[in-house]
Order: sequence, then C-alpha cells, then structure tokens
Amino acid sequence: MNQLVTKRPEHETIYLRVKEMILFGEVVPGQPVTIHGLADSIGTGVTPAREAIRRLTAEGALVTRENRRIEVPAMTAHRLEQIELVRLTVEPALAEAAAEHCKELDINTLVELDGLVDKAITEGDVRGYLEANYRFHFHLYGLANAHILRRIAETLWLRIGPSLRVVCGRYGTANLTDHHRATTQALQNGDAVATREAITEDIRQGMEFVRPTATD
Amino acid sequence: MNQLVTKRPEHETIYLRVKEMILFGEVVPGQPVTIHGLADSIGTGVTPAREAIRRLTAEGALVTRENRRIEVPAMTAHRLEQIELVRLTVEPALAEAAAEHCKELDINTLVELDGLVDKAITEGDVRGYLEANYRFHFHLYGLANAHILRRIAETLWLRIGPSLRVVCGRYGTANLTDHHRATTQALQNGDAVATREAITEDIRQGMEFVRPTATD
DNA sequence: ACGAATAACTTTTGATCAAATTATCGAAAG
DNA sequence: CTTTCGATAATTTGATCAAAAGTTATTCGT
Repeated sequence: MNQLVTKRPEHETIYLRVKEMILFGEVVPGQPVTIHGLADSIGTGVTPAREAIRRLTAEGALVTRENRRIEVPAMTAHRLEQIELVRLTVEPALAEAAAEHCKELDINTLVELDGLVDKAITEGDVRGYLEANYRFHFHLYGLANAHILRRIAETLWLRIGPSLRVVCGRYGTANLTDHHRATTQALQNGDAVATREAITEDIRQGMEFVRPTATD
Repeated sequence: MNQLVTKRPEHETIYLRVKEMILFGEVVPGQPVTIHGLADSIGTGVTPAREAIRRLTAEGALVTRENRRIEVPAMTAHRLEQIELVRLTVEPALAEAAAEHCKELDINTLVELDGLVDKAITEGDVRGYLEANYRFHFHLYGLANAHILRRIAETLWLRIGPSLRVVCGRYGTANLTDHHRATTQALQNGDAVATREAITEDIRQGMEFVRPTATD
C-alpha cells in the first residue's frame, strides 16, 4: 500500500538527511551528535541511526573522539591544505570529463542552478546558497561518469560544509563570488580545458573564503 | 578480568578484520559478503557486523547492489584510471611530507619492512608480500602527519587490494619489483623530492601491474 | 570551602526477534 | 525445452532491551 513512502531503507534516509544537514549548514563545527538524538529527531530506532553515523564517520564528515563521543570536526589550516590539494586534483578532472559528455539540456540546467546561486546571494539566503552551489557543482560532476572521483569530491565537501556555514554567517553572502558563468560559457563553447580552469579558479577562491575559519 | 582482550568495540574489531581481509588478499573481486556470514565467522551478533559493513561500503571497499546484496567490487579500466589519478596526487605528497619528519629510527623500520617485502617475494608468499608492502607504505605515510591524505590513500588501497591478490595469484610474485630501496635511500639523504619521486614511480609501476585484472 | 568518593543519569554497545524483502528451487503449463 | 508461477529458504532491516562505559551531580569528611 505504501510503496511510495519508503523505497530506501531507513538508515539510508537518515544518512541522506544528516548529509544535507552538514552540507547545507544546519550543523556547526564541534557540535556533538548523539545516536539517540538522531534517532529521536527522525523518529526511528537507534539501529539505523548507528549505521548512518558509521557511514558518515567513515567519510570524515563526523569524528569519534576517544570517549566514543561523536561530533562535527573543526577545521584547521592543516586540514584545509590537505583538502585543497585533493580538491584541485579531483574536481577539475571531473569538470573536464563532464565537458566531454555535456548536452545542451545539461547546460540549461547548470545555468538555471547558477541563477539560484545568484538569487540566494542577493537575498542573503545562506542555506539556499549552499544548496544551489552544491547542486551546481555536483550536477556538473555527475556528467563526468567518474563514480570514484565524484565520491571523493563529496567526502571533501562534507568536510568543509560546516565551515562554509560559519564563514557565511560571519561575513554574509555579499562577498561571495564564483566562476560559474565562466564554467557554463566554457561548456557552451565545448571547451573542456577552459571548463577545467574555471572550476579550478572556483575552488581556489572558495578555499580562500573558508580559510579564516581555520583554527590553529 | 579481561580488560586486555577487548578495549575497542566489536564493530571496530570486525571492521579492522575485514579491512585486513581485503587488503591482504583474503577476498576476491565479486565475492558476496553477507551480514550473517560475517557475524557468524567472527562469532558475534549482526548489529556490529552491519556497522562494520556500512563503514566499508562508505569507503568504497564494498559495494551494495540494487538488491541490497553486498559484495567486493570488481576492477575496471575506468576505475583504475580514477584511482591512479588520486593516488599520484595523495601518496607522493604524503611521501614528501614524511621525508621532512623522518627520524633515523623510522628509516630503520622502513628498511626492515622492505626486507620483509623482498623475503616474501623470493618465497612466493603472496599474503606476506601484500602485508609487508602495505606496512612499508603506510608506515611512511604515517610520518607525514596528514590524517586526511592518509585516510584517502587507505580507501584507494582498499579498492585495489582484491585485484592485487588476483594478479599475484595469476603471475606469481617473481615479477614483482618496487622502488622501496630508492625511497629509503632518498630518506637517508634527507631528500624529500627524491622520496616523492621514488614513491611516484612505485605507484606507477604498481598500477601497471594491476592493469591486466581490469575488465571492460 | 575544598577534594575525593559515591550516586544518578546519559550514552553507547551488542544480542535478539519479528517483519519485510529477495533469492532459489521445483512443478506445471505452453 | 523453456517459461511462469508459487512455495520455501535465506537475508536484510528496524525495534527493543540489558549491560557496559562514560558523564555529571551530590554527598561526605576534612
């Protein structure tokens, strides 16, 4: 009767929900995450909540302290440096591969998503900005048909999500800029190398933006 | 009474055990992994087994098919290409950073581990080779003090572990070569760049060795 | 007032069970 | 001989509970 309601298992639903919370700024670095708290807030048992948490810790989105307590990790300059190194390898490669398979329809979608990004920026809508920005990048990366690289990129985004939230809250969305226009323009021209370079610059700028939140 | 036996939770023990099985060639690509089978073979309940499996799937060491069945993923040329790209970014960086912090004692340990590698090769001991080779690399990487890069490198090794086993079984250990001597030599000289290059060549050669197992 | 010891509370952990989902096997029909 | 259908078996999934581990508050003696 209710096939429409739950097609995926509960632990996957919880995983996706927490992933959104982390990516879109609903959690803050250092925030504790309890198994019961999660289960209660979603209204489910603790078993699927535990599975979701294990997945997220394996991805580096959460960390377990030596007390077995789980929390959202804080950002440090050292961690940021490592993340930037891998992002600058993985995401430009994804962008370049995406350009090879990019269809007219995809470009339209990306332009539309970029519009949502700009709209959120002018409206000062932090959550809207984070979500639209994520969707822009990962719609592009999805075109690359490179599952492993995409997965790695996602774990890196999960690591910087909470910090992005902090910096947006601190300085607002007004100072946010990106290279999305250059990206879609390059795609339109069928220029894979230019696409790669636009994304490279976008990452550089984004990481620079996050840097002030790094402690240490 | 038995505080010495179990200091870590059961699900972590299972995770480490399966990780070893994957890294050291006790499983084969395409092999199914059941929750009950794991729990029974370790002699524990299914709950911690599930948590361990979720962690490993999150790391890409296992995959869940659409049937919810879990298995060891097979290697393809396309996957190998992605893995090589990231390995060539992450592991040389780890090696270079490691060289900066490397002490005399560490070099001795690495030379010793390299001896185990050579011994396993001459004896045709596949399992011994895989373990010693892993320990050589990750003792080096551990010196880098770059937790995120190390974690990423581990997930990549988990992805190629089963294929390495296949290729070793197919061609034996006789054709195995490495650049460990060049690595320890560079460390002895305090030459970080040479260390990076030695590891880079080691990775290149290793990936070339695995290539024949890729399907597609 | 201060610090250690105890108690009360919270959280994690692992086992177990019932329900749901999926695979497997054999028989019957074409 | 192949396909389809149905029953049986195997597996995953989610809830629940008791025990272990950890945290916080309180008591007690000095």
